[in-house]
Amino acid sequence: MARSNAVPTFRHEAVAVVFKITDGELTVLVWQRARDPYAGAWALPSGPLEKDETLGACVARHLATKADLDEIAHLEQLETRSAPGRDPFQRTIATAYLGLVQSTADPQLPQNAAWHRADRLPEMAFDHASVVASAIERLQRKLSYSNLGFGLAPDEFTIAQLRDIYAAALGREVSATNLQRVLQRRGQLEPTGRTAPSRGGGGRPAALFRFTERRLAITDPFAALRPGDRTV
Amino acid sequence: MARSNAVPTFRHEAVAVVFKITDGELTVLVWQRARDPYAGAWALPSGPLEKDETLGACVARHLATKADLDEIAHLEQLETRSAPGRDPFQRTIATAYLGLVQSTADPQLPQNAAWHRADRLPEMAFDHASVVASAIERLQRKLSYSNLGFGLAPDEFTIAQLRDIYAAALGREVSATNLQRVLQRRGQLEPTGRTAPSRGGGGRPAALFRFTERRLAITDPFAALRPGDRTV
DNA sequence: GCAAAAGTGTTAACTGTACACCCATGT
DNA sequence: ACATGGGTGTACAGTTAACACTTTTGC
Repeated sequence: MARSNAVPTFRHEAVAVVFKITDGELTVLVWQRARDPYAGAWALPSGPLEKDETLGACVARHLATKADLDEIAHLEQLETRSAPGRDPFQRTIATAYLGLVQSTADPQLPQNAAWHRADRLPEMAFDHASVVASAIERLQRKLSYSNLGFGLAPDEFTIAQLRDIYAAALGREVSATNLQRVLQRRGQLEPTGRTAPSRGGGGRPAALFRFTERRLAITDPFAALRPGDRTV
Repeated sequence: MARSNAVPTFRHEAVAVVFKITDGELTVLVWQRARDPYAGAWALPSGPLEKDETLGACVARHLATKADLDEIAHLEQLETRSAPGRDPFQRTIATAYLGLVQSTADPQLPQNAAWHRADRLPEMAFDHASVVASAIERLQRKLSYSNLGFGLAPDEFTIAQLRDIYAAALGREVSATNLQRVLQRRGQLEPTGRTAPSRGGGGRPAALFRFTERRLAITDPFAALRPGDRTV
């Protein structure tokens, strides 16, 4: 008590790092800013939190209205940035989210929005460059121990297509052979029974696969120190 | 545009889930609330964010002043809760942190604070029960692929003591033999050269070990889909 | 000597990478 | 037939759990 309502309040916004595989590259949805601060620089989609709104709903709303993104395959909270100087005009606390869009989606983007390669970002506003770096790290780690690939891949795909998606997201070569075996052993993939149409030039037609689950599942929970059989 | 400054602001607080191994059990620092809402229930240490303060500094400040906890071995951000109804009196956004205190520390706690067993929490205020659940999950996963044990263990310890700490934190039996081998192979442990004093009743004196690093290091980065030698 | 606790050697299971080989199709 | 890309079999390496065994102490 004493001073009754001396508790300060803060502007709060949600920021989205939305990834999509475009032309075999990992890309991020960014907007070019028209106004100061950072006029001309690129920024992540963001928007202020409304009075009775959840942060998750705030991200989804902004992505659905400002971009045409009502088809987000996956959305999860990343982290909250609170450095006092991160917005030079007015102190704003930002909670970042990681979003994934399937490579087959092709939403209508406004003029000033674009998918930019994640490994060669342009000049970014605020602390958005480091937020993207965090998101890439999270994505790459989570691709290793979960079925998160469903968020980037199409509904149906060949192993070669999936390999290209993983290679783009992980930033390194991936063996199609071993990717298939690992993901199938973990129960992430199942064959649809159909084959992809021939692309000309011969070659055995590729079987089509799909993810067995289209929501996040941890398929490799213990990197080490796993329980084992005896120690129940 | 239009309405110039219609952006709402919010109360923001930092919440801490501080773990400590006490008497061979994983315990959490909690306070018994004196006032409504949730008078009588137990709550995590928390406090409002100040005007020019970082969230991380806010947590550290509250733990250092309200409790005697200036010796936090590790502190990291967990997640931010924004459900409008989580505080029935006044909407408050809360950012949760995970903190670790070494088992040898014994800070002076106020009357209404206590270390409570993490697996048998009392009636908790707000959404704090689920925040603790998140923190336990994070702790257990991170113990598997990083050197986070340094935050819970003493500066020097025998393998048997370390085994008990891991067993308490993971909630299952752990083999001292294999724990030592895994952590030593990963370069997390090093022998001090000394041995622990005898505890009577015979037995070979235990060698003392320490963690080679006392800050977070990911020692087992790739659960799977690891790069390999060829795919550079 | 004997019990007790610590530490080591060894084996087997599992996981993932690398690579050779076979399969199915278009030209 | 043959080239081309898809898919499978197999060997090998690395990691970890399980457990028997040895070592070092107190009594």
